[in-house]
Amino acid sequence: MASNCSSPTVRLDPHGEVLGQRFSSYLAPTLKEAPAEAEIISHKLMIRAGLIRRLAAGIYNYLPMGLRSLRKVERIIRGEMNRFGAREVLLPAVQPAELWKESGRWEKYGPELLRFKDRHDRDFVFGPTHEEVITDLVKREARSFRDLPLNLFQIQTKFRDEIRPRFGLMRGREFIMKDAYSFDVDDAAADRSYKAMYQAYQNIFRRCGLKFAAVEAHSGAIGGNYSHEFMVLADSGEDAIAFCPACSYAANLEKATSRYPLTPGPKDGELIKTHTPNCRHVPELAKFLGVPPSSIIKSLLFLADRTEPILALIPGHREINLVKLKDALDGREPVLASPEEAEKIMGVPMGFVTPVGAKVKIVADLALERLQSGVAGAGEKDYHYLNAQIHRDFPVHALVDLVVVADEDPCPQCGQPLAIRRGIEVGHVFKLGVKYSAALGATFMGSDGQLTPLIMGCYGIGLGRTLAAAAEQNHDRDGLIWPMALAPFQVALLPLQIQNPDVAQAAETLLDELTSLGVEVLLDDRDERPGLKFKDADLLGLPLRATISEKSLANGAVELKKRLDRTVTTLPVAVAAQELKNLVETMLSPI
RNA sequence: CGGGAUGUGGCGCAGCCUGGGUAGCGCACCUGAAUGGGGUUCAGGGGGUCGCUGGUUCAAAUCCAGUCAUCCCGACCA
Repeated sequence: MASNCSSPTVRLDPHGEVLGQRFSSYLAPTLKEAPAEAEIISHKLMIRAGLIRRLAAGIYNYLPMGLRSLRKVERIIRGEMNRFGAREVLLPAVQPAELWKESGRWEKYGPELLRFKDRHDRDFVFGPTHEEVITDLVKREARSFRDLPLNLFQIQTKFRDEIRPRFGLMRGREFIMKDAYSFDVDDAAADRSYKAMYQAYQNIFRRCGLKFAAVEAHSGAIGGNYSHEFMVLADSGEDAIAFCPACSYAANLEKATSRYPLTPGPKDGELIKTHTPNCRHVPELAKFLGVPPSSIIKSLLFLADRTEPILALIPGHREINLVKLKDALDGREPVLASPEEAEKIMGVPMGFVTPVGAKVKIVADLALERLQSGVAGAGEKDYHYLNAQIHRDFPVHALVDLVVVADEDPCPQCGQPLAIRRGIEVGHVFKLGVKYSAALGATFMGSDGQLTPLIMGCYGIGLGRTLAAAAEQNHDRDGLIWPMALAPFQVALLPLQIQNPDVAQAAETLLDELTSLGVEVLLDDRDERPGLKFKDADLLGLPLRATISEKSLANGAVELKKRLDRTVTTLPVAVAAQELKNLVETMLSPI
């Protein structure tokens, strides 16, 4: 690169990013205190370190420092997607409503979908996701099995008008997502596409230096029949995960299953009505009758889509899982009936509702068969049945898994106790099947001459969320501690007495050496006192800090401090650049 | 959308309720001097239609009404 002696060379990396940046001319406003709006640590630190600023609820500016890290996440993702055979495209953010009407999601997606009209009064949406657009594209352009398999991805801004955006980049309304879509000729091929993306995601999050788990997930509103979520483990996570420390089992709590313990009642015992005054709730009923809560059959009245009454039966020691119940109701929304509604429909106060002879549909948890018999409401105030037996005393319309797994329930794979932990969902892979291809008529001509719907998969990663999750997982009380792969710069270079020409010159020389080796450096060239520079360096959390001072130069040395473990070593000036370069390399390759 | 709260210089807050009358503190910012290894000190300085609109009043940051915005708790999701 050409240089001239009067102006400093601007060295760029292969991506066009500046390798050696000067703090004084960089927009990196650090804050002593976080704004009151920031609640969780990653949000506070990302604002304090000058990475992001809020513009409106759930809508953020990325400042230069934040953008550098975001670009790193982006490059890691792009690299792995390309490695696993996906092709990058860029689809429009603004989409005509027709496509959404065709897929049925114009009605289904709800108020989260940002809708607007153009000057001709035509309906448009700002894309929250791109199944419609991509399927439309592929159905036009990929007509034959010879064009398949196909996996297309993009990295682009989405908008979802979340009811409650929160936690900074964690749940924004406008956010940047990598979304990929695969198209295959049959199920086996679709499985291969799915597995490839699963592996790509493992690589991506590993390279980002995150502690994460891939967990079985519920498919949610996107639809489809099989999916995994990639969860970054963090106490502030919005999701709960059931986790087996002994084997590989991990699932979103919404999805997790278990043959949890319970105390079976007698087989073929006689149905007996017994007086249970004021025993409305499981704990008092269990105490009154001297039975374990698990042998009580809890009857909960729901209204499917607020209309059809449904009685859900679960053992008394577990909570109902509304997601599972919703699936059992074919996607209709279960709303718990109010005590007044329940009394009106069932004719008895809540707590004494009975499945025996009930005129409404009954959905029961699988465990009721293992239970053999149990205590159930008798349909009469202050009375319960003993030995109520599923099938014999009350028929059920569906027998399915309905409960929320509890801490230490046995793992469905190995039987060891499960642990429940919290996580941040940074990625999600779905096997979609033919949901969109069938709705939008996306078919291909097979080798047999038949038109068949494409088998689809879709795969998302939230970039800002990944960045926030990394911050959430890597910090201490002084600030951020970036994994080398995501750090905005790899080395913080701190000349402590910038007004001393020897110190300033030594820093310039080291900056030049480092950047010529391709190391990313932030030079704190501000005329500030050492304490302030140290504080800012800690807050920014660049993994390596090189300090040059009158003191260190007297020993011909540069002081090196690692942000993570705070270990300090000194390097002779002559070899400092190369040593730092080597360190960066080793810290980049994940262990 | 339901429940709870908050809006006062760039950031954090006090003042309001409980007497309606000059708008205050810390940090940041600017100038000067000293200082120079963990948010330095002193002196001086700039910056606010107190979210907005309307009302009550001689007089409103303060009382009343409406409205907007932001945050927290629930359903949704990358």
